[in-house]
Amino acid sequence: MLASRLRPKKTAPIFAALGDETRLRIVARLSTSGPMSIAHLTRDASITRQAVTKHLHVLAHAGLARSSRLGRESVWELQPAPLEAARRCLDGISAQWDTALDRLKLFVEP
Amino acid sequence: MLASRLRPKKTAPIFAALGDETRLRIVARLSTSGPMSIAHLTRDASITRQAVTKHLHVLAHAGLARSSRLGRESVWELQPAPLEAARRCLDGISAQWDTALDRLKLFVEP
DNA sequence: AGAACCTGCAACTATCCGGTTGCATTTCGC
DNA sequence: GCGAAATGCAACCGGATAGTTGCAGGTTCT
Repeated sequence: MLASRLRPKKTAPIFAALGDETRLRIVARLSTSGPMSIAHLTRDASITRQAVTKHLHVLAHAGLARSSRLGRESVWELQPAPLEAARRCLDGISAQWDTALDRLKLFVEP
Repeated sequence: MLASRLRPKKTAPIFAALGDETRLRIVARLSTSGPMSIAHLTRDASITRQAVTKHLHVLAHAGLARSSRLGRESVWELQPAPLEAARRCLDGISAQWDTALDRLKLFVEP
């Protein structure tokens, strides 16, 4: 299996978006409680609303989240597709790692 | 299920380490071809050996890679544990997202 | 011994990133 | 209509980070 199937250029930005503790908390919160507004998301966070907004835009740019205006508030929801892409990437790495181990085993043992 | 089970403080650094295209390529290469030296890893890369070294240290700091000296060269290999932790995190998010969808379905439909 | 090779350490640069503050704009409730 | 609430936009700051170059030290090979 080729390493190019992992598509580093596509999946790296997804990992980068998940690679911040605050952002990962936002993703977790959106995944548990469903879509919610920026203000509600900021409610029990230790940072500013604008910081939350920036993080949401980072998630949106990675395709992980999407916003829709509802009256005066913008509701944000998770997008599952990139999450699955990231999962497939990790699965691919693990699979390759396993087959490499198998090859080593076949080479060492008779 | 609580969001804290995703352990953002622990898994975010792993995602951050995977969130760079060059680093993800290194990880993919190590997963396919097994342990190799820095020079061999730099062979067909477009960046300097020192840059590769820095990336390897970032991976090591995230627990994703490990080095062992062998003569004049240092051989680097992947560590599967953090990869599985990242996978479990993504699985947890997807699971929570699915149950949230189910709750919504139960709420909307009779 | 000497050349070629692999690595480590340090300094330096440019850029990106997380976070803040301040202000303007739209929208809801009374 | 008016105040309060929710958002958007822009500027700014400090620290991290991806990358480079240069040099010194340990290893292998002939």
